[in-house]
Amino acid sequence: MEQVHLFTKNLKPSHISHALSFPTHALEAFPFPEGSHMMNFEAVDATGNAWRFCLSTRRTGAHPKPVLLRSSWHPFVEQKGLAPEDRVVFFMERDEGNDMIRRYTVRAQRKVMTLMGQDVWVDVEHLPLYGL
Amino acid sequence: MEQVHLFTKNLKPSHISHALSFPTHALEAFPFPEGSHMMNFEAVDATGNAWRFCLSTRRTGAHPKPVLLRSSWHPFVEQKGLAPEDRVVFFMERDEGNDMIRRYTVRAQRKVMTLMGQDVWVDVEHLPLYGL
DNA sequence: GCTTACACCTGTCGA
DNA sequence: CTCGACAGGTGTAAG
Repeated sequence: MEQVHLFTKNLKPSHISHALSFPTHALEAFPFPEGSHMMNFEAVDATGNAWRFCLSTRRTGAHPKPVLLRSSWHPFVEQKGLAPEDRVVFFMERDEGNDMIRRYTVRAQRKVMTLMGQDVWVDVEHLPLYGL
Repeated sequence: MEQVHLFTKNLKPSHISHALSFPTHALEAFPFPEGSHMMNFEAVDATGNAWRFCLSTRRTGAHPKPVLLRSSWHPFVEQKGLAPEDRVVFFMERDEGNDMIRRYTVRAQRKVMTLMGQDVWVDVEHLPLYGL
């Protein structure tokens, strides 16, 4: 099994309150139904839970400008307690030797400083106070 | 006499059962009484009958979002037998050379295919089976 | 049944 | 070229 990094997004205030803008290049990893501007996919988080996201693109104009619709994205933001300066990372898992996509995974991360003074990104589910 | 196209609206299911959302830009052609969020106007159909419509806008928020109230719009829908995929077109008739509005006209239309295979929009009053 | 809140869609601008 | 930000427009459903 091969894990392919799709993109990392540092969250801005607009991403917390509205839709998540999706990098255009990442569209390659999401096969759209013919003639459709919208698709659903599942992504598994650090605890093994699957989240269903709705990925939508513009139908007109030169740029697709994909987004995860707020209706599917915001529950994730809320449950993970995400805020500006946090980040999300999306991966695709493939079997070696063929192009079949096994599944997508998503990580919600926060930057913390170690005792050595180095910055490290940690899955929010693994933070000491998570869920309190 | 000059006929000015105000707008064409392709009818969705919500327009059949509820109010008709009115394009914001069309508000320019409908002078509202000072301080009012509502006005009545008459529009003449393809048979020469006049219909009285009540045009209402929001009083708060950034967008006026005008609608023809169901109470004035629905009788028109019923009498013309309108359904989703039909359309309505509103016009304003002005005298050349001045800004006086002579009257408004409205057309209820359905798309039909000709023997040549072309789509044409026809006033529903002119359809072969109208009124049966 | 009118009014409004909300989400989604699109055009545009600018970094 | 991409993407964040914003304004404006619309349908849907709740108030």
